[in-house]
Amino acid sequence: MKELRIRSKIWLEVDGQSFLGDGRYRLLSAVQHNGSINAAARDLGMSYRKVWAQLQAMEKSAPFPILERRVGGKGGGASQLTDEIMVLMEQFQELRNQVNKEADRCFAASFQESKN
Amino acid sequence: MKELRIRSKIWLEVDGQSFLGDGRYRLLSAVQHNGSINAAARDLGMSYRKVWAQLQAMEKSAPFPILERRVGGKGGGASQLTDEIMVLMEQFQELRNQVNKEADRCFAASFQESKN
DNA sequence: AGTCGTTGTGCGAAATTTGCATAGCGATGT
DNA sequence: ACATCGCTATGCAAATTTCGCACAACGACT
Repeated sequence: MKELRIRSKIWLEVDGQSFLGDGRYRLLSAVQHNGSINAAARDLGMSYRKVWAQLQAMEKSAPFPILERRVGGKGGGASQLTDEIMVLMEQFQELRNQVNKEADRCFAASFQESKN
Repeated sequence: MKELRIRSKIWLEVDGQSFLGDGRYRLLSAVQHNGSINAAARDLGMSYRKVWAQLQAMEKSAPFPILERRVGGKGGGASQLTDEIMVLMEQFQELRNQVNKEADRCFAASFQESKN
């Protein structure tokens, strides 16, 4: 058996449909870091269209606002995350790390219990 | 905050590419239970083409044979799982349950730490 | 030899994804 | 007062991917 590894992921659902997972986490981080959806898209090497669509889908099922957008004005506009989503992102990141760690631990127990 | 739930999944990778996850697990189970790829596809409500393609992709990256196929003959043919993959599926299922349980536990700790 | 239901596959249709192109916006500077 | 600038938002056609129908090959059993 060569190079067998475990991977894990978690995501949060609202009313049974995906709300916050790894991909959206990256998107939101990029928006937070770059100050606008447009800059985030460039930073991620994705089209604005695509990033916008994903954020749109996210907000549609969100139980609270995700982004504060400003159209026009200085710099043409801007977007930033709401406090609520930033808090949730923090919790999400911690959960992900914990679950990931547990996955690695269980995998090691199952597959390397007999050390050579 | 309404109806926020955690979901988790795990999968096994060989040389960095997905090898066994939830979807393929279901496919393999259906093959095992139905005795042929064709019957499995019907059972799952999927087209034979699609099931076949996924199993094909799986075997391409597999470190050992997955299916024993028989073309022609009694009943037109048949397929069954190898012992190796059945052992791995067993381990996979256990891992999935353990990780899932841990995810639920961590989630509860993070989001319901203050019981009302 | 004929039958039967399976594995395996070519290929066009259908669905989805993608990004270009463009409209509308408004705080700021002139 | 109004021109500017870069951002948000979106229509739409092209590109890509997914999908499944249709059919060939196969071989144990009758």
